[in-house]
Amino acid sequence: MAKSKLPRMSPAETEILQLLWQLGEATVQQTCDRLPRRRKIAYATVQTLLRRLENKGYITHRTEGKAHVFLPVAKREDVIKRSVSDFVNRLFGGDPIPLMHYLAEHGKISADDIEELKRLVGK
Amino acid sequence: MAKSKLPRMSPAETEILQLLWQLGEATVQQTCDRLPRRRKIAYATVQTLLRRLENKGYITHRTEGKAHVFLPVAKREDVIKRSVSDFVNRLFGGDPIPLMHYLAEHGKISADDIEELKRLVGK
DNA sequence: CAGTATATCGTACAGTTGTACAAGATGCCA
DNA sequence: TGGCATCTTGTACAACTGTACGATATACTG
Repeated sequence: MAKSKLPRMSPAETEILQLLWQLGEATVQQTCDRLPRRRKIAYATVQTLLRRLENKGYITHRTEGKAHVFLPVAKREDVIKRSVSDFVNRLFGGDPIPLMHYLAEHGKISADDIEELKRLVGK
Repeated sequence: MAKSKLPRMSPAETEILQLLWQLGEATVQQTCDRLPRRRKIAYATVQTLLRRLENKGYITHRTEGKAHVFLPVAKREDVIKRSVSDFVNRLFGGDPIPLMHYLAEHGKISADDIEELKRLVGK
């Protein structure tokens, strides 16, 4: 089955989809509840974002009672691939090393984490 | 001197600013020339992007002959901090580890690179 | 100096994004 | 069954983005 090219996802939409991946599935309400406290955003807005994500083909929903339960349909791995690659291209001209460096220096990364990376690379 | 909060920068603008950092300074033409071959984008568009970057306070220019020579004024480190942190928040809920994993697995990272990271973290 | 190539400036414009209200539908409790 | 609490749907709308044309200004070249 072809990973048919999904239309671009906006930052706010990305944020919501990321929550959905974390929750597995969720209603509008549940999604709102999991938003970081900082992020003050109206119920109706989350709803719009979910609606758009569905139109774009990233998620779907089933109806349960009177509410919709949304769930991801796009593969996380695929979306991450596209997003990261796009991000690295724009901000680092395509070279991921500086990003790794930045993360290592400011990203609360432990030595153990690095060991784990070594294992991944070695493979 | 306060790093006064610059207005958000769009992806396309980010791309251009990244080029400017790479070149040090550049005219519209030179910027166009350094765009990846894939990225087909009109001279006038690059010009608009530079104009907007300047209005937003990320770059400035001096006039040389009849052309403008643009140069960054925002600190690369600061912009990267904001962008990366924003990106990680949206796509990974704030946890940078999965991003590192992804890069290690798909980012053409060598074992040597990892050693370098270890050094950075160890510090 | 006149023409040509090259720049900038002003402007445009459709599509996307972020944000959200109002109205109508629906399920549940007393 | 009537009403309250919830939901969804339709719609809105200003700001931002990506993209770019046309007019005008400016420097070099013969």
